[in-house]
Amino acid sequence: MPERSPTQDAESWGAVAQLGERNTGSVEVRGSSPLSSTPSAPKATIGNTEQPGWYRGSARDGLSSLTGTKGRLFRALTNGRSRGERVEDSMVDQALDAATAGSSTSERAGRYDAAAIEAAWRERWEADDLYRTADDSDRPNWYSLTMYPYPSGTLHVGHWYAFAVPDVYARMRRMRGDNVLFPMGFDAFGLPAENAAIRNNIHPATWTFDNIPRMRRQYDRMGAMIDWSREVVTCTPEFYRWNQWLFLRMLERGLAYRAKGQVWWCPNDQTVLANEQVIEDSICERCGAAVFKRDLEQWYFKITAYAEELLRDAGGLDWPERVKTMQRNWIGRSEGARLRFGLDGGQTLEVFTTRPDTVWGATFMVLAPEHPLVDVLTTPEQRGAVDVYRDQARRLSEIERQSTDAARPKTGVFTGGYAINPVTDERIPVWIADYVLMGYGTGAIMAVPAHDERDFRFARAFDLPIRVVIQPDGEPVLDPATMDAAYVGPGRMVNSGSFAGTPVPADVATVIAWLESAGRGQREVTYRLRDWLISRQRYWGTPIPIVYCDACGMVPVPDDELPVELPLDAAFTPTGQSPLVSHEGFLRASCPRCGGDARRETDTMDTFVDSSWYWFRYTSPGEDRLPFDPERAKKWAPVDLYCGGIEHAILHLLYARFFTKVLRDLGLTEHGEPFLRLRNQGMILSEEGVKMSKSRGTQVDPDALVERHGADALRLHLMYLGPWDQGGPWNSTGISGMERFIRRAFQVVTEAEDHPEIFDAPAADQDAIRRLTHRTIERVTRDLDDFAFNTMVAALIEFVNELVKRKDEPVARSAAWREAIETLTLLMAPSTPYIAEEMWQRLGRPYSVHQQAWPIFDPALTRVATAELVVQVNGKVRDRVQAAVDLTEADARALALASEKVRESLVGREPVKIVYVPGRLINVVVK
RNA sequence: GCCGGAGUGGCGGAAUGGCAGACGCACCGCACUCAAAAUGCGGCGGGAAACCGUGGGGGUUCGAAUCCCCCCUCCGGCACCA
Repeated sequence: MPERSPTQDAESWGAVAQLGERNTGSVEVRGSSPLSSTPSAPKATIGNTEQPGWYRGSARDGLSSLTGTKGRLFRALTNGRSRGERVEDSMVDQALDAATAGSSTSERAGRYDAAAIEAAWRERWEADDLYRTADDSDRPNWYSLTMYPYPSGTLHVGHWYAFAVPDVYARMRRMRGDNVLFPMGFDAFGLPAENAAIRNNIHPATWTFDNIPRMRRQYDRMGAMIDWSREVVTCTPEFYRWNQWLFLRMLERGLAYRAKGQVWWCPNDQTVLANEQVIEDSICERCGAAVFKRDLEQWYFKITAYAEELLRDAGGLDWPERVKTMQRNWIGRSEGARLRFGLDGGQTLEVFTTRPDTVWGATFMVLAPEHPLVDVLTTPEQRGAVDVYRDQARRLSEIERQSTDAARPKTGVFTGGYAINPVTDERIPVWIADYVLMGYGTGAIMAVPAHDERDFRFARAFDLPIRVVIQPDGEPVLDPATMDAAYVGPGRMVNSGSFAGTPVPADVATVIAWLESAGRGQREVTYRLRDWLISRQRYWGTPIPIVYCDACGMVPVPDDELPVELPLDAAFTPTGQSPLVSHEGFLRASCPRCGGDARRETDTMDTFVDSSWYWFRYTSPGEDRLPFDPERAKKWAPVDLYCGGIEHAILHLLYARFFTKVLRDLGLTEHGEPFLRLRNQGMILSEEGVKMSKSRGTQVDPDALVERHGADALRLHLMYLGPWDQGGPWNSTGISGMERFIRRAFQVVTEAEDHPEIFDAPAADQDAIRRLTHRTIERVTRDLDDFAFNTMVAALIEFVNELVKRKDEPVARSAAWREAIETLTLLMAPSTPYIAEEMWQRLGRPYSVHQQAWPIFDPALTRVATAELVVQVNGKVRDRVQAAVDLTEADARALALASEKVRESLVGREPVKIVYVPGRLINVVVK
């Protein structure tokens, strides 16, 4: 672990930041929109065709002087190569050396040189700042966001899948005329960085700032149109300062608070976790360890204050229904009433129930073992049993307590105390049982065994009275003695005083109104959602800006003393306490209020705080008075399209929605929802169909694939694997098909370049080509709008296949052909940005293809006059005929009956009905 | 247990009431090559055929992968939430 002296602190952030290639977080946005800027002079050398002495001509020419192995290598190197590129004898010799040294010659043969083309254009785009996005443009702003990654070191194909595919869509939007913001940053705080740093025995900061430039280069290689000038790195003080600022604003509003309670503890990560970070079977969402509960005082954000709004607003979002449902389930709204039961000692016991109509049937009560009134209620005779049971319940894990397993019998103990049923005035016994949870409702229930399954089983187990108060219409009268299950369906109230005969659930509201007027309770809505626990006992996160003073108590750090910097010289190995506890320089502070000795809060914030507002920061990354400039944010927020993995359906997306509502209430933004449209990609599995993992060696390395096949081919291959939202197993062979497609497209364009003369070709052929072109525009555009990338690629492939088929016909020298190949280039631009730029230049069109307008199809050209009409008899295909699409039904009928094949299958039977779908089919129905 | 999604050739998938299997991979044949690779051309659900085929069974319809009912399998979420 690197040890630094505290005096180095001031400079150390700068020093660490310089490990990265770029200064993060404070880059000024300059220049105008790339779409409106005048193209600068070409800097790349590709495509300069008139260079004496350089190889010139198509791949098949001029090879006669070279024979044997050397000749073949020459061909391999030049085949499909850009014509401006120098291929000299020395290169051939080099390649020959490489070949004889063992590398396969076949690997390079016949391939267009993706590496050279991609490198040259990447350089050119970077030099021209092609992806710089201005805030102001006469075009409409479109904010396209993809979830930022952890700077874990290297990208895997999953990152590509998540990022390259939305990039295709963003590029299409840009060509369609939008001013597209497509930013990128790094979720740089958190346990992955910290654990990796511990494993590799280097500082998390060093590790993080080493990884970021490497990953940036990988994203650039992918061809993503990222505006890096807006990059956000969350572990920089320039960023996390605003986490602290927002924390203070929330503290002022009562939305941040400190409280003691039962919290989840992960023994592996040595920190507490939020409810959302604990998954099924009490497992840590991050590391997979079994977690348990501890009593600790921690910091919370009051997300429950927005529960109703979070639930309500979800309905209006264009998000996958699945995600919305998951959020609704998580918030878990339930309507009912809070009822008050008097206790023997004069206190009141409150319960929440969704069935206030059954209160007449409440024959006992049950408290959670941790309920504060247990001590008050327990009689001396029951004290021993109650203590034993409480002790036992504490030891049980949450999963055992919540198990619905029928095999697990209900357990519980009588406290000896009694409550008064507020409607029957009966004295009913109060029990404790672990099936009642302290964390939900009031931690106490009224038990109505006749009409609640859990209460029924409890009553049977302990022989407690059961009273029927709801009777289903038209059924035999329910008898508690013979019932073998609770009745939970609709019916009429019985044994319920003046309410007898009231239909429920229809009239439950009347019952609640009466209870309210009688002062016995009131309507209430409860939520399953709990407040967000944000404290973490780990090092690599945002310090919570609080000091504790012996005289003044808890004091917030004033705004002008922010940021409270995370010291770089702390020993950060997890101990179960925040590592900052043992950092004297950090710990000691003077009280902002009285100036006396004080101690800093040493817990850090959950890193989900960073991701709860980071996208606002992209809109003004250098802002130093506020988290972001509200005026600039207004131009972009809310995000038009957000892409990311389904695993964030609850965690990140719920927190981000919560923060946005808080930011709105602080006046920093107007809209209460962060992401208008959400699309989730599926997961890319290994070839064997299991999750890719580094440890099992099932990860696929995109860099090696880019080297072999090019970034364009990898982008296509990922799109082509299947529907993007489904993901699926990786396959390593399919990428060659995409490479073939690219080469064929390139070939069609370069052959046209070799024969630039325009001839009149037969009109019918030109019409056919134009129809194909416009149909392809239609398909590609529609599929992109639908996020159907796989079928979009199929449309491009079909287009190229048809062009290749006809490239030696006269029509290949026609104006229609020229339109076809220019359109093809434009349609390929979002998917294969590199080769499309190369093709565009070969076509002699002005740089850059990415600044061109998206083609628009002419519906008149996509229509066909005649089509193949399927002729069926009783739904079975018997014949196919060419027919005009506007053929009348009578003519179609005549045509069908004239068919030899139809007559054969009719064999004397008379048609009883004819179904005619113009342009599609005709079905002759016989008996 | 409840809610949601899915099940189609050897594989990934396409078609959301109208020709099942577009497109790609793999595979097979042919051409080119001394040979291989690459490339090009052709084939590729089953069956000799009639026909049969979209997880299984039933239904609606002139017509069903697509709509309805029942069942099976897989995946995801929720689950003693009062």
